[in-house]
Amino acid sequence: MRPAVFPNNDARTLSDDGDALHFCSTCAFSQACMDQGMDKSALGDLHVLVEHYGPLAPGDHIFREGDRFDAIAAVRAGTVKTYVVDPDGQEHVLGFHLPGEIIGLNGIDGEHYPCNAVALDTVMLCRFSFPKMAVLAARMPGLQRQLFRLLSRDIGRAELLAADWSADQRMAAFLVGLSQRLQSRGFSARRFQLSMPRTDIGNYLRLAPETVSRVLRRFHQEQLVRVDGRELELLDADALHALAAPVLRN
Amino acid sequence: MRPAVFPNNDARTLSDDGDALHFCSTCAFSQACMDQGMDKSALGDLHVLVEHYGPLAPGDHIFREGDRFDAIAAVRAGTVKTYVVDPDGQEHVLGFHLPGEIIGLNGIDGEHYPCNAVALDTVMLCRFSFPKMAVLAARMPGLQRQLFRLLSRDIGRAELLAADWSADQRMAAFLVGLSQRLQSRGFSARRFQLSMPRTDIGNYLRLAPETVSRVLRRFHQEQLVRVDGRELELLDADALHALAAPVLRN
DNA sequence: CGAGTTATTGACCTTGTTCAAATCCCGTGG
DNA sequence: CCACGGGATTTGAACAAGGTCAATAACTCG
Repeated sequence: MRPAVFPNNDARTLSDDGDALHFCSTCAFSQACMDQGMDKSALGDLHVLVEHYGPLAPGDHIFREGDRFDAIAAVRAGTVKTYVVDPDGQEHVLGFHLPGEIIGLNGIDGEHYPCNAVALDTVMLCRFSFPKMAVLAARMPGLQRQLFRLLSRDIGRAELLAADWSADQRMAAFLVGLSQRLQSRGFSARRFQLSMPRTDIGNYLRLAPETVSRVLRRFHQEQLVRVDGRELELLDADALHALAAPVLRN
Repeated sequence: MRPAVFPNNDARTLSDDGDALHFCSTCAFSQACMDQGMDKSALGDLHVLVEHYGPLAPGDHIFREGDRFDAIAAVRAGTVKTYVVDPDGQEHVLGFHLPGEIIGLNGIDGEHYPCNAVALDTVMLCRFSFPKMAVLAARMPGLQRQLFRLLSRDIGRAELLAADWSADQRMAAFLVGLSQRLQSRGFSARRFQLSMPRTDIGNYLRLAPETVSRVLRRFHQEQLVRVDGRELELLDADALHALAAPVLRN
């Protein structure tokens, strides 16, 4: 088992070329802090505690369950999967994390990460030491607020997927959710690549991979989407939205 | 529809008898702050922003989905249910909140509460203005840390229940979880009352109420528990733990 | 007591799983 | 360039967990 990137500092990090701010323009924090009218010097404070990691190859772990928690990370590029393995050896996918999104928040409560995080494709990261960040947050109300909001948002997300929806509703919610999240980061909302295998989608949505296949096939037949392997196009966004609405609540 | 308690200040509040600290000894914050060696004066700061509410009667709402968010609350006595109602009129129970636990955290991200909160029995509350609390948290690292931890814990809880477990596993996890949470607040871990109807349990666990009945009957037959209506006794905590272990991860 | 809600029970049914097999996809090496 | 191999995906058929429906029983509270 190859070691995870975070706890061992033998990972390649990007050279500190003084261009951190540029590289990090996609980070949730920078973004949010700017939105809230934070000044340049404050942003500078934030960036001194950023470390850039990457590129990671598909299958590389960022952290593993039980690793000592001391940092969260923003995904800058690629897709990260978080998951746990239960005592029976069964894997449970907790989420997929796209550029601009934060991983590791569920580790704040406790000494150790409660799950694994692995790169699904080529991934670039910003690592934020959480203790340092907490100190900084005490001086920067905007940052504190942003952290609270990120945490709160994840609670809502998880609570909703926990409810009892049909396979169609969950699949539609998954596709629409991906589309919206990609769009908010500047990618196409209509066409995108699924960076994860069917097994992971099914595991995330609590469906057998076979069911994932069948639902996608049916969506295809009904002209809701065009699927070709991992290539996806949303053809009837309205219909998908209607299906997903109860799950996403919007 | 009767108004919720929080947004309208016509609710009965306990008289401010200078005994807030005593009343609030069960609050998560006081507890945690003391644990972290916070001094008395800091605790005083915390308590000036506490409002005591109650008693609320069963069925009284604390807040409703869409109400403007500006406070979280600690349950001091009784049980609070949080839930949403989807466009089809279907209710989804998000959680049950026991004494010492916090409600409203999922409202931090956004202007409004994303769910309803209702008293299941006679409930006493401490209300904390969140804006004021955030300001205070910036001055009190222990409080900020505690808030981060509470939020983080809720993410983990929600993520785990979202996974795909059998009816038996979920029911066992529900009972063991209740037992542990009650115990940590000084109640009996072995015998307790279910303060919610079967429909709510089922809705929370994604089971039909009939299934709740059947699983409980089977647990009874197998001598895992003794059930009599809402009266519950855990007979074989080890077996229940074994069933619940994958869900609760402990 | 009696209406109305909540809980239990049984019979049947639906959704999604499981298992097995065929097919596709894609990188490797000849 | 093309055959080969291994994983990923799809498909079909049988199966099972849990849901639905309907009826009954038990509480609750005025």
